Amino acid sequence: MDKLNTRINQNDNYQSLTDKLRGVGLRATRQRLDIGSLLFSGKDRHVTAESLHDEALASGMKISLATIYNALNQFTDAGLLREVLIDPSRTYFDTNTSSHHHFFNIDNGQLTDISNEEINLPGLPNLPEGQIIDGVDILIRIKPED
Amino acid sequence: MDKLNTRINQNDNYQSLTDKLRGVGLRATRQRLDIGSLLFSGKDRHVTAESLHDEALASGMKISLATIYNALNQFTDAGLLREVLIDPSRTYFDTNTSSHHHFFNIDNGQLTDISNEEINLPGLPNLPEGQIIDGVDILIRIKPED
DNA sequence: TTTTTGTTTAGAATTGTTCTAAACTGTTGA
DNA sequence: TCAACAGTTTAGAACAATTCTAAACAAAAA
Repeated sequence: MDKLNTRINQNDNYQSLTDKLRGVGLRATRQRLDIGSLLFSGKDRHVTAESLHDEALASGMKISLATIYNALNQFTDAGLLREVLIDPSRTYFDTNTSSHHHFFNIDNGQLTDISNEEINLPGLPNLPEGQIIDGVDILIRIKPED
Repeated sequence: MDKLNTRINQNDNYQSLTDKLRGVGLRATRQRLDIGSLLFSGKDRHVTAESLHDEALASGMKISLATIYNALNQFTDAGLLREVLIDPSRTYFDTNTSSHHHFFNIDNGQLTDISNEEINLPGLPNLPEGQIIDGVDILIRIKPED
């Protein structure tokens, strides 16, 4: 398969991504499409700016770390990603934007989703007067037995 | 009340703090006693290194920011404080080390405790094979109505 | 096209936090 | 009581994650 065909196929594959970006008011630039192809290709993912940058470079994409930061923040503002609170020293982004929670394995740093159905939070406490809920984050830190 | 008396009273007040620090294997230095007097004087508190440093300076204490960081980390390692996940850009410490959770007012940054009794988490999800729980963090982000 | 507006980039700047090494202080034991 | 030791504090340097800047560039509109 030659270079031209590869590019055509690539463009085909990027069509739905292009729509997705336009849908939230972002131009479908090559860099955003590249990043999007890593993030939104089926399975849910948890990334940091640095991990995604490494992955992009390893896939032969040409993209700066600043652009990764820009894109992750823009995607988050647009509701395509969600920030997850894990570690005060770096920011994690989750491609699963639905209401759900996380296991964080403190031993190896692995982050796993917990669907809303798997967890019960029936008795929400009384909210302070005049306040409403913006969101709920539950993080269950786990570690190996013994 | 003169300077000497103030100092004597101060020392009296610091006696239980001295015990507390020695109890966890830390020397009762002036700086740790000063910080401790701000943190452990009754009501539960949520601080950052910077907020506590500002407060210490405002109270006329002579203490460097590095020492605040050292002390907060040592107190946390010793179980006298707890880290709270709020904001990936800075670390919050909580003087309430018992199992509990938080409201975070995204409007004004205010953090409020939720006691374990006020919240129900009856149906914990199945843990990954061979893993046990290290801790659970629940953060409820709230904001003003309308 | 051409123009306009938004985007990317390298590198500088900023911010929160930790490190370094020298001065200092609490504690211990004679 | 005090010298000696070990732990502590500090200013400032170093570091790491993130944002900013402003110039080059590319997508969309005209």
